[in-house]
Amino acid sequence: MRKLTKLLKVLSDESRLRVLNLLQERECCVCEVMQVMEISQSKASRILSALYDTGLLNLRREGRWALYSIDTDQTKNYVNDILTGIMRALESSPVTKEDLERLKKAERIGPACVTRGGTGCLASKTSTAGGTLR
Amino acid sequence: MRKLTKLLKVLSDESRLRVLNLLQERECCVCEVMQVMEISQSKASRILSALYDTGLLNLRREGRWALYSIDTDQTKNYVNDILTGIMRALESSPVTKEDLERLKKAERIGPACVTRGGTGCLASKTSTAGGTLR
DNA sequence: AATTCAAATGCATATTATTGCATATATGCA
DNA sequence: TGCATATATGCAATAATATGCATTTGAATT
Repeated sequence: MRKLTKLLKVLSDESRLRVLNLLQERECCVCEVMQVMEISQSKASRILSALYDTGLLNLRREGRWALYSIDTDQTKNYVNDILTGIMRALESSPVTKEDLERLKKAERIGPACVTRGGTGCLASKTSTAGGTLR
Repeated sequence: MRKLTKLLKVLSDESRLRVLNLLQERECCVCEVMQVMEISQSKASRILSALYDTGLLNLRREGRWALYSIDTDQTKNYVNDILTGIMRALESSPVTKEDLERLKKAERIGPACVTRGGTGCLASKTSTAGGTLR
C-alpha cells in the first residue's frame, strides 16, 4: 500500500510526467532533461532521482554521464496498468509533443550550457553548477 | 495534463484509496466511512469531496444522507486503466480487506455515534458534529 | 417557523513538498 | 595526483496539503 501511494505521489506532478514521457522515447542524461524542459540542474537531477527511487527507472553510468531509462520489465503488473493509463492520457497533451521535438535537438553538453532555440550558452561566470532556471 | 496530475495526487493517499475500495463494494454515506475507517466526520467528508471533485464519484442525495458511489461509466479510458492498476494493487493489501469486513457492520447512524467493535457511542456531550477522532 | 440532524466548510495549525543556491561526490583525463 | 566536469545533495526559504475544532448549510420533521 505504501509503495502504491508513493508511486502515485511521484507520478502526480507535471514535470515528472513530462520526464517520464521523454524517457519513453529514449534514454536520457540529466543535462538533456535540463535542456528539453528548461529547468535547473538540481531540479532535473531530483526529478530523475524521484522516479528512480520508485523503481520506475534504470540507471546506467557511462563515464561521467548518468543515463536514465524506463525499467520496462516491471515485475509488478499493476505498475504497468497505471503507466498505460498515464501514457494514454499524455497522448492528447501538446506539451509532451513539444518536449519530444526539443529532445531531438538536445545534446550531451553538460549542465553548464542550456541551448534555447539552439543558440546561447547561459552558464554563470562564477559557477558551473546549480543553474538559475525556474 | 492538469486533470491527470490532479487525479493522481488525489489517489496518492492511503485514506482516500481505502475509501475508494469501500465504494468499490457499495455506495456509502459519510458516516459509514467514518465508522469503517475510524476517522472524524470532517475528514471523511473531505476525502469523499476530494474523490468527487476529480469526477470519480457520483453523489446521490436521499433525505439527509449523501450517498457516494463510484462513477462506473467513465468516459475517459485512461482513468479506467489507472483504477484497474490501483485495484489490482489493493488486492494484496490486508487493510482493505479489514475495511470491507468492518463495512458489513457499518450502519447509517449519523456522525455522532461511532461503533467500535459494535459497542459504544462516543459522541461528545456538547457537540453533535466535528468528531474527535484522528 | 423552529428544531433536528447529516454533511460541508472556514480557520488555524501542523506536516510535507518543492526548489534555488551552494557545495560535495565521483569519474575521467592530463 | 590534481584538475575539470556531470551529477547528487544539504540547507533554507517558500508553498502546498492535511486535519481538528467550531460553525454553517440545507433538508426533513414537528
